[in-house]
Amino acid sequence: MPQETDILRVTRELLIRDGFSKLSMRKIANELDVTATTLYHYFENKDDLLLALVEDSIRQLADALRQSMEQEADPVTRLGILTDTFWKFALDHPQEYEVIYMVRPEEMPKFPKEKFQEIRSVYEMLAGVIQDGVEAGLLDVEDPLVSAYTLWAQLHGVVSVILSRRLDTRISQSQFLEQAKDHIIQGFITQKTPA
Amino acid sequence: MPQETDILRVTRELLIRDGFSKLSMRKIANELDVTATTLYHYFENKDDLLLALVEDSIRQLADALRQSMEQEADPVTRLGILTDTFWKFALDHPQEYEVIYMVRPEEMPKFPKEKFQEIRSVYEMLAGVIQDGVEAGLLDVEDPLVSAYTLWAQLHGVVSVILSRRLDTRISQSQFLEQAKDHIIQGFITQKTPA
DNA sequence: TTCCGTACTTAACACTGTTAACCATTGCGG
DNA sequence: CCGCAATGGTTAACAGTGTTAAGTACGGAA
Repeated sequence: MPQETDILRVTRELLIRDGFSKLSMRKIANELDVTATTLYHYFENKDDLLLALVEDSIRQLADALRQSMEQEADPVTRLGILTDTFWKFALDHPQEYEVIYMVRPEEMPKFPKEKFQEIRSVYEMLAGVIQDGVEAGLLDVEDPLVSAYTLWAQLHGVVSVILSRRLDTRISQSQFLEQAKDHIIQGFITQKTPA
Repeated sequence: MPQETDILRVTRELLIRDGFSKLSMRKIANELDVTATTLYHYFENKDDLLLALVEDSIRQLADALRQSMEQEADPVTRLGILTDTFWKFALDHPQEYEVIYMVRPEEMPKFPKEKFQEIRSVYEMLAGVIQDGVEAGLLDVEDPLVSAYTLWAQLHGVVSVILSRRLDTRISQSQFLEQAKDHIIQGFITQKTPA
């Protein structure tokens, strides 16, 4: 008698072991010594199951980011910590991260808005850090929430290039990450020459 | 009697019209009034066909970027032009752009290295612009080629967030793009206070 | 004319997601 | 204790997928 959590766990294992394109309802069921039909008593369809997994991954990433914010630090340092945490999570759990962006746009309308609450709260946390930096005169941004989104996009872009194996073999991953972090954070820092 | 180019054209049309998950060899063949088996005389398998499409998309994006560099301008302005061109291409031809990152990592080893020549030359063009900026004292980067990759990653990240519909409904796309452009370019500009 | 490649087809294999219909066990109200 | 409904699973099937082995029809060269 499998639970929803068992199904999700096995699905994630198979995803990590064999990759997305090899994943099938029958294989998940097999792993649980159960018929594929049984899975449909727990999830409406395959998309529904995958979206539950996306949710779970988002929650994990959100937890990691929130936890990294527990220590005290100035806003600029905090941006560095957030960046490191984000990338560490993505690269340590590639399949769990990828699952977040796995769902193709065409299937997105099905995704219920309220499930985005979790990720939205993370954006607001980022915006808070940026806002702090602005008030301290360290950062220069127009709208902290918008900047939180651009920050996330920039962080995701870097991860995406690595995970999709687009990084030139002449370039070391660590150098790439270091330099990207410098550029990204630099982009938020006040440019004005102190009077 | 279809040509390779006909197959690619129809595939792209179907991709744009019905999306990736609905694409099948039989449907492509149908559109050409031909059997699915026929396609296998032109391409080894479905992946092979899709990779040919990726190549084609990359070439188009590369052409657009190269063309945008024909006009004279200072390096910082050029970065802005490149950014605009990149985003315009991606958002005007979403399926053509998406196809570039559509291929899942697990299938990447199959991708022949020499096919990356095209995209590698684009990276070198970006690096050239950055190098010019460094020599003019406008930009501050450690290694221009690495920075070219971080630039691309960030540009892609922004596109990716929009195309995967992850942008908050409270935020306008144009404001997001403007602010992202500011941050990204700012990240490359010399920070040192002029003496 | 015969032969050879080219372009294409038919038929099939082993899969996929999904559903309708059905069985067995459990716990609960009367 | 009996019947009944819910729970958790099953079998069998449908329609669709990528892919391949084998075969056909045709056009041009020896």
